[in-house]
Amino acid sequence: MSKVYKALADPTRRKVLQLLRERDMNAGELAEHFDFAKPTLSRHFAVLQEADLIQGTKLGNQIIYRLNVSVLEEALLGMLEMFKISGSSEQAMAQDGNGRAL
Amino acid sequence: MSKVYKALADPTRRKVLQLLRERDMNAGELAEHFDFAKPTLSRHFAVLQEADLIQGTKLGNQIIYRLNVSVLEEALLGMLEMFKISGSSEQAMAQDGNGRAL
DNA sequence: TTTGTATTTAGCTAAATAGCTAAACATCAT
DNA sequence: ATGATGTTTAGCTATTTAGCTAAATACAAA
Repeated sequence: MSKVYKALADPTRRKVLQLLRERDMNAGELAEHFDFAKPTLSRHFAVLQEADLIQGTKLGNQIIYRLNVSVLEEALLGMLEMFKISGSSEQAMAQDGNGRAL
Repeated sequence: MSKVYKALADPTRRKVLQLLRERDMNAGELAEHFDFAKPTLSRHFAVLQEADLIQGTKLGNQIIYRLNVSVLEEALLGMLEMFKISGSSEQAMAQDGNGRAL
């Protein structure tokens, strides 16, 4: 699961996720949004796939990448949980005098 | 701001944040929770400080570390925003047929 | 002022990372 | 079969990172 955090630590990969949030795209389309060489981006896609954040499907000539929304969601909400920050729960967050959740 | 993501990518540093969520601690106390050499941890504290996630205050002999709750909160909620995942907003998330937020 | 305690800085090594180019692979079109 | 297109793999380099030990710094206590 730590792979997810590592994957999210890179700005290029975060941008890839943002792009895929809007619609599925193939590697080439994604690459158009960056100034890096194709193999560099290919590696980024692989990292995201290893973290299960995206999923690639071969379609003829190309590979369509799709965002794995649930995994991303769970990762981020899990992070909120980990630090006991409100976010996922409806009830107002109880706090002590130092701004810490109880 | 990307320093925050990098800082969060390391499991040791995440554990430090979790420990500090409960109470302020000095470097030595924190170090007791890990098997690494002191200088290694000192470096981790520095990374967290550079990301403004924690703040160290010299108190006589020692340095008391304190979690910067607001920065951590904003970082995580900002991440949810970035990917347009519910979390911070009250209204239920609208979704299309593919599980994507609209 | 000397000794002890807490922490960091300096300097090293090994491993991981992000970038590149060139080459390979797979599929489509001719 | 040949060539064109889309994508990855192989292999390289430079940078960053996490770990270590030893030494330096800062303060407290005696």
